[in-house]
Amino acid sequence: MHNVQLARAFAQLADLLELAGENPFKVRAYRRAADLLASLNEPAASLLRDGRLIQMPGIGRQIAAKVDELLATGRLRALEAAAARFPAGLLEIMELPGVGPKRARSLFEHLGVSNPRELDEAARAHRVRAVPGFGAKSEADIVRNLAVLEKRTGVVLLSLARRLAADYAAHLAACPGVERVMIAGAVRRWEELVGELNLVAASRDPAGTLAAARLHPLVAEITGQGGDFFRATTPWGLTLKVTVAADGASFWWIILRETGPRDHVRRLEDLAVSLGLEPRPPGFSRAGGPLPVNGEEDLYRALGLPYLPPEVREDGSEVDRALAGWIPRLLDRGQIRGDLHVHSAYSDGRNSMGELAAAARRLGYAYLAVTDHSASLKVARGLSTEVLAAKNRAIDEYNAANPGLRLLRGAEVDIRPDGSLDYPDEVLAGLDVVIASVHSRFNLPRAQMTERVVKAVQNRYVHILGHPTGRLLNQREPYALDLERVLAAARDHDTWLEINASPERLDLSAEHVRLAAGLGVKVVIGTDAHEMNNLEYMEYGVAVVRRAGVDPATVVNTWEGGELWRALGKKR
DNA sequence: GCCGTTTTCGGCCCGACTGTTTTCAGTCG
Repeated sequence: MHNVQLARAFAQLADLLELAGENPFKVRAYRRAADLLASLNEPAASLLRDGRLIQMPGIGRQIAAKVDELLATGRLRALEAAAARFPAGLLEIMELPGVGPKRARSLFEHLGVSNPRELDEAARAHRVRAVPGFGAKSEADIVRNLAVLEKRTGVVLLSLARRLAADYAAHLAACPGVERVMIAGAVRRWEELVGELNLVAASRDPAGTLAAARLHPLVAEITGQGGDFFRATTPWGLTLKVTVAADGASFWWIILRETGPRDHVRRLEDLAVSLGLEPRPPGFSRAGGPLPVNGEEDLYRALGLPYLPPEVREDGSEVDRALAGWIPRLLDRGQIRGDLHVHSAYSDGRNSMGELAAAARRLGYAYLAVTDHSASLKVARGLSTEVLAAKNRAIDEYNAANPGLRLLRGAEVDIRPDGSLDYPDEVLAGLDVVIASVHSRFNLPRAQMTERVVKAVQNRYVHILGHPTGRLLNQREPYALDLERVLAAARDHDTWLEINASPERLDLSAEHVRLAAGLGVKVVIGTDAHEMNNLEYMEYGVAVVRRAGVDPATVVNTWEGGELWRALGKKR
């Protein structure tokens, strides 16, 4: 059993116990364990075996024993017992905004609704407003939010999809006859949300491979199949498609097709026909026979195109741009010189600054901005000005003693509803990097929210606008905001916009990055890491920039130290 | 359920917002 599955079991256990009214701290302990398991970068099984798992923060004897039970038996009795008390559909109802464990349970007990569909019926029949604590407003909210919930079923965050795909790829690679495996589809294109895992194998024994490939916990129910593929539902809501290439030469053709998206492939096929080529496996053929194919590059070359990496494949218009001379020069992970948005244990991060710095060194970074929350964000243990001053001194001491990597004195400062910042100017002036972010009052009217954010962008002490639209993928819509006005203000005041690389945000999006770059606004990738493993989110931010197709020089953290210090200092 | 130089029990993230109420419970960040 893989870490994501372990994490899911604990998260479900936490949800169910919450529903049962269990001690909230116990619930949180399980939730923390789920988060930890999901963030491990080695198998929990090996950590458990050599005793390191139980040493991790938040893992005690009980949780370690439950991990052991899951790994040994594939089951968790505590979870089964909790699941027997409440229908699974109640957990989906709890995902509705404004509906938590208490209200979900109340709906179940008063109306007998046990899943979103039944709740929808009850709400439309105005039976919800009769339940104590509910009224006409919440009834209407439920109907509206159920529609949103419906829309997002079957789609998961890219980060989860990548883990599931990697786990499944390992299984597929071990199936009989398999010579190589590649992940295609939306995961390969780094789409923010993924509805289908798409894997391709080259095999000497296609039938044997397809038969064995089904024997995996990810395969719930087969919903379609043909001679060289099957499609299945998974326990995670998204679908799985596995295609097998019977001969090695066709592998790249199938990879291209399965990577998609459909419109891009169609445009390539149309182009081939217009060039007198016939698009068919293993690639493109002319009268004399097929053109040689030893990789995807050859397929593009046959059409007179530069290689178009998966991230830029869209609706086909990129093919025309390439025909007109565009050659994608995309940001590369190796160009990133540092991370400008990280939380330490001073606020709500898990690791000390020393641990974060060591992790940044391992990534080869030249700088790392430690940007803990400001005072008013109590939930995240925001720093008082006194603690911030002490932290700044600790950073100076670190830098004096440790050449090579420079820690930057930073803060992620709350933008108050009136657009003012949560630290006084003299405190902001003492920082190397100031990120300004909205963390409260998300529901301001559009004009007011725009005013608020523009004011922050215009503030002479602000370098970066953090997670500019505030969206949480699959969870929360962006706040009402006139982004074009914000971008114009950013351009006028030389304020940078963040690409928050946390997989649940990816904010700015690729489209917005393109818009920003077009206006001459610089962007910064920040991982918003709350623990050192999350520094790896940088690759998600890089993918956003690649999908936007903008010049790497637009991205501030490709700059070398000296250039960055100068730019940061100019703001004072 | 976890944790510990305020340590083996009793804390654990806390305040604002919302819609429902007539004074507050539940949810959320």
